[in-house]
Amino acid sequence: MGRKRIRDIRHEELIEATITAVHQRGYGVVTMAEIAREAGASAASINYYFGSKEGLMEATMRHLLNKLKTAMIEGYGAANSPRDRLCAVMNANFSDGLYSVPQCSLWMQFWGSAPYSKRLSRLHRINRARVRSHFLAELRALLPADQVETARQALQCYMDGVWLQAAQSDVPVDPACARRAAHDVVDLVLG
Amino acid sequence: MGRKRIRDIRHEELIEATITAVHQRGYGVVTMAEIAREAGASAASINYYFGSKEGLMEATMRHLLNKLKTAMIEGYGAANSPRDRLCAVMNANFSDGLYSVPQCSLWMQFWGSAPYSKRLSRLHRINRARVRSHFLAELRALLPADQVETARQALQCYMDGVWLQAAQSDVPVDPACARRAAHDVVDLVLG
Amino acid sequence: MGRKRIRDIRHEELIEATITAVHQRGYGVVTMAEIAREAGASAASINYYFGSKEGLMEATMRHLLNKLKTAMIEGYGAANSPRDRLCAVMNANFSDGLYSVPQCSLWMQFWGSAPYSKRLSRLHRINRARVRSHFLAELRALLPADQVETARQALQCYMDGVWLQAAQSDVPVDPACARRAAHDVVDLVLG
Amino acid sequence: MGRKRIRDIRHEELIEATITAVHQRGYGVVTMAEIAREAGASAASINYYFGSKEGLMEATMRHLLNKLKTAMIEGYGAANSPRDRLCAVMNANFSDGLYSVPQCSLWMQFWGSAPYSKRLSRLHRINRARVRSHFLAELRALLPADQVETARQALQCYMDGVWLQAAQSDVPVDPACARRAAHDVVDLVLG
DNA sequence: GATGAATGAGGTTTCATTCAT
DNA sequence: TATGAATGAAACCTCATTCAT
Repeated sequence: MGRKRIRDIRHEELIEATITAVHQRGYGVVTMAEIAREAGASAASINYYFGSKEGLMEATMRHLLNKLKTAMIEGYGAANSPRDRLCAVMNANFSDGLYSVPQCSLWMQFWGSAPYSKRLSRLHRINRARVRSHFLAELRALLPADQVETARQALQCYMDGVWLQAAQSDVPVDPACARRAAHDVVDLVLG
Repeated sequence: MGRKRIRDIRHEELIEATITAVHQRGYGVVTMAEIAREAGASAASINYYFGSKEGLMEATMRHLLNKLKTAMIEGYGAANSPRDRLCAVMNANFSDGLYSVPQCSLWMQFWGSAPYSKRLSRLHRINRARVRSHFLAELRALLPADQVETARQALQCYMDGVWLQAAQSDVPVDPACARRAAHDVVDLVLG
Repeated sequence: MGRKRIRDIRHEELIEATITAVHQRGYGVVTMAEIAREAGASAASINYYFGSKEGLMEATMRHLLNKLKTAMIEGYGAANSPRDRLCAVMNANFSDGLYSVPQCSLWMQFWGSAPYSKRLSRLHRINRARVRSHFLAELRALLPADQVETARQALQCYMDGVWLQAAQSDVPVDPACARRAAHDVVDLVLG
Repeated sequence: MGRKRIRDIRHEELIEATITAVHQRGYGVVTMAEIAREAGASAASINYYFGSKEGLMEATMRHLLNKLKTAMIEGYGAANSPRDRLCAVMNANFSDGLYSVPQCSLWMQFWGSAPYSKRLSRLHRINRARVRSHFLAELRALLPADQVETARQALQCYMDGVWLQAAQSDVPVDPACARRAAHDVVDLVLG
């Protein structure tokens, strides 16, 4: 257990450092040395733990996706009506721990480079499919069949668009505010 | 004027090559040599014409933004009702010449790196503001005041989200289809 | 003595692993980690036992030279005529336990790097001198004085050349066959 | 023609520098920077011309093999009897321009690493086959059939062995002397 | 005795950029 | 106008080695 711990701790530390460093410098520009400095470690140790820069990036992405998945599952269970479950998905995406400029920035960077990496694009596809099926399940209970797909597109793309926008912001964003706006959009779409 | 011509021709050629090369290899990875090869020129000539790699990228972005602006103005003038003008903005974004996987991919890449470049982020801001004011102007005529901002967010973020999605696609996308879907979203949002 | 034993066992294991690993990967390319893995140990343990990579390499070479020396002494004692003793030296060099592709390969690698290491070149020189004196002693009894040196060169270089050739082989070599060929060469040279 | 020249000149310069540097520092240890310094160029320029370190090494080997081939063809044509042609092959191998400590050292290093490189081992095999067929052709005219192969092995391995020995020498070797010794060996073997 | 953890040193390679032609 | 030639800078990565446990 002690053995396992050190590896996990270092993993976590380096991933946190990666998020920070990528946000500050940009995905395509950030260097191992910068990330290492941010983590108070040596560049060599990153390779020791993750094998390569790409390995680190993939691990970081996976970490973020897990956070998102967890947040989604949590909120989903607590909601009772279809409309509330729809909002729960939105809440997860705009939760306090996830919806911040650095993280939105990171998502953008990852999405931008996903098409050039088998591994990253797979992760991206899986995540997208999960959100999609959640949306569809609830919307079917709320709208006539011929509007379901349009509404799903509207909501899912809205979420992506908001993140995309947040990534460009040079002032901090407010998760609570984003959640409220999202609920308004849900209501607007549901009519 | 003859002299001017050659410059313009080379500019255009190199920008086209940049779009292709960036789509194929990725913004953060593509090299001057690759772009030059794509254009059938030498890497040195790019510096001759654009001063630096960053200069080339900025010129390319500016070129795309102009295309978008032109398409928007065109469609806008031809529309007669607020709802049609709303759709016209959408049509511009999803027009045949703009809505393709390579170009959406390019937009994503640019957006991803915009926050790290004064020049690029300025371009990005200007474009976003233009679309925003168009949307607001029309929506004010169609919805009660307290729904206008929500609807604008829903529509504008939807557009971004659709591009973001298209950038990940590994099959060609259909502009006509995207336009139809966009109109459906407009109608859904207008209630 | 029990303590001594473990040291010796580990020494032997690591040297065997070195022979295998160097043959598979190449002397100049093989890493401590690869050797360690081959031995089922950690890279750190090699330093514990041999002090450094160079120490391990020297120990391995010494080990091989001892094997050769032993084989030579053995065969030498059992031979009765000058010609037989000449063949005995050859037999030692091409004995079953020594004349194999991996080991010839190893010799080549060592010889190649011997000039750059005081330690290795000393070992090489000693071994060469021993063979030389054996050859001279026997040839003096068999040939006129002015042919002795030429014959010695012919035989000794022949031996080296055969090893050199074996090191390049991609199929196993046959020691018995090599011994027979060597005897033929001896007879040819003796006239 | 002027264009082509510069490339060729740089090629030659860099290959000469490689021979010197590899001899001084060892094949597996020498660095691009050392070779570049020896040539009065930058390390980057080596990659510009040869693509990689491996490319440079292959080109260097090829250069040496060509030198050998040329020397052999030259001497071969001038000889009139089978015995003289035999000596001509020897003379080529021990010619003034080829038989030097640095070059013999280089050959050894190459042979040592040939088994680990498809390209190098191919070159090695081709060269060896050429020498072999030359030897066989002449020996058939001089010896009874059942001694031909033995004599060929004796002579060819002798040549390799002499080079191997020269590579270890820490004083310059004398090509004329080596040629004389080789002729003696030829006569000894021919009986 | 044995090994994960960690790193400094250093190597190859890539690349944007400059310059002479 | 156009480009081979050349390079400095810097990035990633590897690896032998050290050390605490």
